[in-house]
Amino acid sequence: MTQRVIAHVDIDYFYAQAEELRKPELKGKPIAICMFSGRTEFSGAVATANYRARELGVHAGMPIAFAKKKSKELILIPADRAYYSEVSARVMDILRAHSDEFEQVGIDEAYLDITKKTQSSFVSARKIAQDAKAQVLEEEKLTCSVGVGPNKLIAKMASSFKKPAGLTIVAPAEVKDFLRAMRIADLHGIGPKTVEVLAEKKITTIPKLAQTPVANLQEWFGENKGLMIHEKALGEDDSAVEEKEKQQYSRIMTLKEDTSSPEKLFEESRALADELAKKSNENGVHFKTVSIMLISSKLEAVTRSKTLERPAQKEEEILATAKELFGQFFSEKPGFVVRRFGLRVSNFSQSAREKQKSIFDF
DNA sequence: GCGGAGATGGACC
DNA sequence: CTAACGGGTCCATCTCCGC
Repeated sequence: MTQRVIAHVDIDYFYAQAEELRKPELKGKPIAICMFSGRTEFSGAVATANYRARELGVHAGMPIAFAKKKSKELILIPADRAYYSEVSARVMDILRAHSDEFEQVGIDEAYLDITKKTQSSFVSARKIAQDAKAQVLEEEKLTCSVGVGPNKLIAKMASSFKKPAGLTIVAPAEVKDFLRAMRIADLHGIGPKTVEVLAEKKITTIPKLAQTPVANLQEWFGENKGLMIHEKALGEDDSAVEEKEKQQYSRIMTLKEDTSSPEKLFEESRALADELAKKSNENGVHFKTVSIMLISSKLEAVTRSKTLERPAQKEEEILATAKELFGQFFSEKPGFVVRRFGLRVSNFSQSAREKQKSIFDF
C-alpha cells in the first residue's frame, strides 16, 4: 500500500471574507454575517464572524441579539448564499486542478488527494499546498488554511492548527506527537456528547483514549462508533477522497409565529416544496421518501416520513405527502407548538451514473 | 435472520 | 431590563414488520 498524501483546505472565515472582498470598506471593521429568521428584528444566528469581531467575543452560532450586545461597532450583514456559492465554485475549480482526487465538503472546504502528484513525498506536498494557496489568493483574493497529512482526519486537524492563512504539514512519523498536543474534542467526528461520556470514564486525553481497549469503547458507544473512536484516537482513517452524491435535500424555515395548525404549515410548505422540486429537477434525481420536520419552541424535534409507491420529482407530490403527514401528526399530538419546520426528500432512485457503474460491479 | 421503512439523535459547517 | 438561537446534510442506531 502506497503512502497516501492528503490535503485539507479551509477558506478562512469564508462568508465574512467574501463580504470584505466586495465591500473593501468593511476591511478592518468587526463584521458578523447573519441568518435572520425574520421573526423579530434581530432573531437569528451568526453564521460567520471575521477576526475583528471574534476579538470582541462574537462567534458563529451565537444569537444575533447576543452578538449585538457585545459591541456597538459590530456590523451585521445578512448572509447571501447565492453569492458565496459563486465564489466558492471558482475556488473549488482552482483547488481541484491541484489534486489527483477531489472532494468538496460544505461550501468552504475540500480534501485533495495528492498522493500521485507528490509521489508520496510530504516535502513535495508543501510546494503543492503553497501553489494552491497562492493561486486562490492571486485569482480570488481569498486566504485559506491548509493541512497536509497521511489521511483525511489528520489533514483536517492540521488545517485548523494554524489560522488564518496557515500551512501545517504532518508527516506520518509526526502523527503521534501532533495528536498528543490535541484535545479529544479536536478529533473530527467526536462531538460534545461523546467527550462528556468519555470524561465520566476519566478519559480526557487522546493518549489515554488510544490506550482504552476497543471492547470498552464498543460497550459504551456501540460496535461501529466504538471502533471509529478507537481509530481516530490512533490517528487512523482510511476513508477515500471522492466526490459524494447527495443523499437527501431539505429546506427548513422559522415561522413568524408559533402554530399548531396543519393548514398553516401546509400553506408555508409551498415555497419549500417548490425549491425541493426544482433542486431534484436540476440534479435529475427522483425521490421515494418525503419527510416533514417539526421543531417546537423548546427545540424538541420530530420527524415523520412516508415512502411513496414510486419515485417522484414533482412539487405536487411533495405537498400532497406533506399535507397527509401534517394531518396525521396533529391528530396524534394536537397540542404540539411549532416554531420552525421543514421538508425533506430522500431515498433517491439510482442516478444515471450509478447505473452505469453497477453494470461493471459484477 | 434480513431488508425496508420510519423515528431519533449526534455531529459538523 | 432580560432573554435572546439558522439552515443543511450525513450517519448510526433502534424498532417494527413482513417474509
